[in-house]
Amino acid sequence: MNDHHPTREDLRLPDVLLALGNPIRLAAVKQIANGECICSDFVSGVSKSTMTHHWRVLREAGVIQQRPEGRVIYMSLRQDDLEARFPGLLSAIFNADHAASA
Amino acid sequence: MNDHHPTREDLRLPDVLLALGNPIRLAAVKQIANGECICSDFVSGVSKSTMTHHWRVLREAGVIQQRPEGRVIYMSLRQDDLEARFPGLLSAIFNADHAASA
DNA sequence: TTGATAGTACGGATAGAATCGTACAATTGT
DNA sequence: ACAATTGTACGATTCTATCCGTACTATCAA
Repeated sequence: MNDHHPTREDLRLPDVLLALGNPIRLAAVKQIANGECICSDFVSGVSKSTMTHHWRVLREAGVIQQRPEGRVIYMSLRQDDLEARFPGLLSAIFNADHAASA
Repeated sequence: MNDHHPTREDLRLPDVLLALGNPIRLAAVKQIANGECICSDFVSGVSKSTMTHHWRVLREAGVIQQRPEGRVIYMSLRQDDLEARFPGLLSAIFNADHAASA
């Protein structure tokens, strides 16, 4: 596994927004925000290899952290780093009104 | 001019994040947030026709409003609509720490 | 009416994103 | 040792984004 994670100082707002600007990745991040999980916990409708791609985008943008353990990879939100660099961003995204967002 | 603007209810978070997840568009939106302006107020380094493309992406995501007047187009942020649907999102984005974001 | 200005529309080039299937690697259980 | 599980890596395909130049429209000013 390619395990490059950017440092907190290297987080870039456009990269983070771009990473979250995809419905599959946004849903994945919301699920991770509800508690650490492994890849296969997330049901997306796309193939395993496609999800590997999305996990990489999220990791390289600094949104999630991947921690391999045995044969699974635990994923968690980099909440502290994101909050430090972009205060209020995550909560705004998670609190967004979805009544009309189909 | 194609002047389609989505209604408030039709705003979609992934579309908004995707629109803002581009350095040129993010910079443009920041400038518009400092006060209504016209296309040519924004200096980006890309051509006029490329900026037309970026304005369209922002308009269709519901981030900005375009109001033609004479031969110019005034652009403003759809702050109320965005705040209603995604409370705190814009301020989080505008308050982001840029100390280390090159 | 002629020319300058502000911007769009369109076609095309290039680059990047999303997706899949197959093949592979590492770990775990039998 | 073998098979099952969990995920990555790679190559191919398709779709979308970014970007440009050129041509065009509409407005305004002389």
